[in-house]
Amino acid sequence: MSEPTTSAGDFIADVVRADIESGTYGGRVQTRFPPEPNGYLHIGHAKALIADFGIAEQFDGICNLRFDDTNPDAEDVEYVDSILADIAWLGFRPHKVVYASDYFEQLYEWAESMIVRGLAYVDDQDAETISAQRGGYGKPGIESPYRDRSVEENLDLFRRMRAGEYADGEKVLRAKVDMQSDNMQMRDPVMYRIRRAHHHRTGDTWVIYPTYDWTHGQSDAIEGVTHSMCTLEFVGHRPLYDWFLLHLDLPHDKPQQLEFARLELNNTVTSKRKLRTLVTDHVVDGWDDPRMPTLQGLRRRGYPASAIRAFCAYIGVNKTNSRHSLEELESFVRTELNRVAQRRMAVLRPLKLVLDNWPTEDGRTLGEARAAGDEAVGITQWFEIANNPENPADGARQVPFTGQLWIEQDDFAATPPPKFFRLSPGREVRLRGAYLVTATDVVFDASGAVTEVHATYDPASRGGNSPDGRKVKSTMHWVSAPHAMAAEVRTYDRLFSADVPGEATGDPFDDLNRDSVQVYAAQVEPALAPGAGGVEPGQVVQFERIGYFAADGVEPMLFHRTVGLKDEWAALQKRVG
RNA sequence: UGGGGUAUGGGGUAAUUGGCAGCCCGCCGGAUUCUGGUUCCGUCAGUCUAGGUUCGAGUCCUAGUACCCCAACCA
Repeated sequence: MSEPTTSAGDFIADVVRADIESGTYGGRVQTRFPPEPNGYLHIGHAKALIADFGIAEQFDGICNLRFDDTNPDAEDVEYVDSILADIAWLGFRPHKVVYASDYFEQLYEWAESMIVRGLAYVDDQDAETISAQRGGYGKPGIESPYRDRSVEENLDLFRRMRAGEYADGEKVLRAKVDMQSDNMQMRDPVMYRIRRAHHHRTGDTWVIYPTYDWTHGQSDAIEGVTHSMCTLEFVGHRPLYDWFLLHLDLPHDKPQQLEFARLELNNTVTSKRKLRTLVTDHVVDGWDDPRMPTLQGLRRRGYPASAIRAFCAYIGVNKTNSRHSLEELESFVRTELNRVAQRRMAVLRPLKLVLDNWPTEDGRTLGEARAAGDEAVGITQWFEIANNPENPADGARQVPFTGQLWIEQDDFAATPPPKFFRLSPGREVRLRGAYLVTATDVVFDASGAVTEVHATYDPASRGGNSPDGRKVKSTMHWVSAPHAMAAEVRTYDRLFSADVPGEATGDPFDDLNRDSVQVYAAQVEPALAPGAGGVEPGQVVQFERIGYFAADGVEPMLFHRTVGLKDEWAALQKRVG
């Protein structure tokens, strides 16, 4: 199900196909994925990954991973490492891993050549002045008084910038384009700024750093990229991308920039700044918190990489700004997990079920033994239960069963509401893979809450079916109380309550859902015990009738709910109110 | 205020480039089921608006409307 490629109809594939047919780039296809190592990759990057690696794959081309590390202030190896790991996890293999900083020297030489051609100049004004002179939408810009310095003076000044003769911010190198342009990007953009900061790769070698605009297209050209995909907010930069490349002697054919729409997800923020705030304000436990839309968060949550890829392939690469709901993503997660996740039984909110007619070792019934004050649980029987009905190859496991069981509180009602199929006094249900049982008695505490349910089992229904073919309306999961293991199970709700966080007030954090984690003291079957036969950290299993859960901690046992199962009963109750 | 981008059911995405508007998610209904899961069947519902060209328009033309992006020494 996980086609890594983009859909056949997408517009980028159309362009690439046309270029191949016309012989542009000699039939070659090369792309690149260019993250800035200043944060963790998130679900939005997965779409770009699909576009970049997918197109290369689809047309037998190559795709480099290029770290766009031109701003030492924000960048760090921590991010480089996480990005590398995330891309590998998603299953993409870069042709080469490169860094924009590898090209600093070449970029510098090209900058000098721009000066020599009279297409760049050193400006002594500060950022504020330059910004003011840029003009506004519909208002022309003002040319810098330093715009017409001689080539010699510019060259001298620029070399002294590199040599570290000026303070941070004292001078910049600007492209001499057009201060009258309707496109603000063309109003003499900055190519180099002076910044004394330690760069995670080049260290303190440089005090001047190239800007994005002066780096990106040139890096593409150096590597031989043919199709350079980016998001829609860069459309305005394309004329500048082309302008720079037009004035340089390139080692390869001129690459072309193609823009597609960013992925937007409801109830989620994806800007690195906002994600960082969630981490620094301790709203979440870290970049890999299971509620985070980061790839690390989604992985920890139990989202399979294949589901993320399938989701991205499904939404397609296009130019239409569109929002997707979490439900859509989740439906891909369910589809994938339904296929691969082994089934286990776990009770999130345990309620004791006692089978009064269950035999004990000494030949009495459990009811008799308990009446006599014994703590008996009765004999143990083992049942073989399929690991995944969707996939017989996964085999079966042995699950212990006794006369004292944990069932889900929601699976019993002393006075059943309409359409309630589960256990209630006098009603018979099936305990999955074991026996048919009928509730006989209910024990309440002082507050009127149910603390224990008594039932009798039908010995003839061993395995779950009665010889007389009686039907029951419900099959319920269970865990043998004496064999059960305690585990912490966490379920998650969306991090933001509004579809578009911040839409109403302008501040996404106003829509923060402060109650996005629920913790359960669950009882789980022994087959979930870590180690031999049990689950490994990172493994995702289905707790039958509840949802998919990713094993995390081993000691104590900890599970994160990846996504719930569809729940028609809950939906029905919601409708009724 | 100038420039650029985008408009197809509730959400998303196709339409052999002018030829029966299809698919996915969702919703609703039904069948199957030892998971109220899965699976299967069915229902609902769409071309931003107004004109025009044409035998025929989602697609072409004209005018409008809505939303998004751009005035960092961020990317």
